[in-house]
Amino acid sequence: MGDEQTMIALCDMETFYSSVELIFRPDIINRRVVVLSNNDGCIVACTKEAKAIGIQKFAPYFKQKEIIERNDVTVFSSNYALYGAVSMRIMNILSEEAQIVEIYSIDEAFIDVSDISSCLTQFGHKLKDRVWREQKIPMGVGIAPTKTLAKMANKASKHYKKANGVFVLNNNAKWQWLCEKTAIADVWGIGPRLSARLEKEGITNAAQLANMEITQSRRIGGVLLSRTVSELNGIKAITLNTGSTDRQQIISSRSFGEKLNCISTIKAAISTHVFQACRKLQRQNGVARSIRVWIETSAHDNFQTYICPASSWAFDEPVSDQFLISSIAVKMIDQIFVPNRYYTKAGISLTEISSRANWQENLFTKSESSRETQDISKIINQINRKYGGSIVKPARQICSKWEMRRDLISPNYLTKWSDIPSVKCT
DNA sequence: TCTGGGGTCCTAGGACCC
DNA sequence: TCTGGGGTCCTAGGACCC
Repeated sequence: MGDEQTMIALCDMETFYSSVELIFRPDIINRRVVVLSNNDGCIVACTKEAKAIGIQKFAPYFKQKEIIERNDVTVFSSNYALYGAVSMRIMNILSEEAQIVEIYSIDEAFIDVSDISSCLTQFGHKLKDRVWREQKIPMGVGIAPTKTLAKMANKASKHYKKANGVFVLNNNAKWQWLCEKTAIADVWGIGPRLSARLEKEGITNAAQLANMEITQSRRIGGVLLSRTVSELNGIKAITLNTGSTDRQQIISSRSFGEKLNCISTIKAAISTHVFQACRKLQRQNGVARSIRVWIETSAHDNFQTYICPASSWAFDEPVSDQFLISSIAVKMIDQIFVPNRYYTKAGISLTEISSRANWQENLFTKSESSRETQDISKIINQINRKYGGSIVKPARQICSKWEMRRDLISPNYLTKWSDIPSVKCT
């Protein structure tokens, strides 16, 4: 099973969004609850009670409306301010318990547990119990020598009742047993395409994939699959990414609340996306060398008429200033906009990102991101971070048309004074 | 009535040049 | 007039994840 000196734990919250909603709604505990994605488009989380009646994750909401209404299912729009606040509290707990923590997503964290001297199963239960006691969120813990195996162990922690939420993969017998039990499609990094391809080759479970020659895996699925094969054998190929991970590319895109054919409204949406992306860019102290802007019509309506006009632009020098980037992005919309079409989505991506510390100013051009505009952007970002996105560039006029639908959103229990729950003392 | 998420990384293949 | 090799750069699209 490879190097057993280092061990990684994956802590994963169970049906996180719906679990968060339940914290503040004890009246619907053990009931059928689902949470929708942005724009109330798809179902992205559902309690096991909702799953049991056949509700599917990532399927469109409107297609499941009938079963939802017939079964008295409680539905919430996504409340990211709330989920983010609870997530931060949980991540703080994990950081108190371990030295090295990688926050992988809003509801998952990898932890280096190599230096834990006590029994790892006990340690896993300690984490799980503390998160439950302090935040009332159920969590599963999987512990193994690599990230891919930790993912697998985590699934086992929830699947096997005997594990009681904690599964440690620390010997060959367990490894062999779990790999044989794990279907190929359930391995982290193997999606529907790859699993279909591998099944054709006669590989149906993780144990068989682990035995594949690296060169063959490389041929079938590129570097990513070859890494997965190494990881399954206990050889680290995906490192623990602690601290802030610097993105090579930052995307902000979103579906509109309703179909749009008005160019000025689309421009307002684009300038919001620039604003979002720049915030992330500045957080990693990065600068971008180029931008890509696109708009698209619905791919579901009629594939024949689907269009996705896009355009890229390279800046003279790497930039991070939202005013500068947004003025260019808006001009790009003029170039790509095809009139008399209804658009459903728009987005931008900042690419060729590097660290601000590593670039040198161009000797011959006036620095585009002059100190002055940079300072303004920074101050606006600071204010918005503190008080929510309330200060915006004039081009970002408030317009309900492109803003997403969130008809069923819960209160901001943790981040808004007027929404904080009150307790009646009798 | 209509309605279908968002983000990241990798790479095959096109465009261009010598 | 038409065709040819091989290298580099770039990007749209593929695949995956939550």
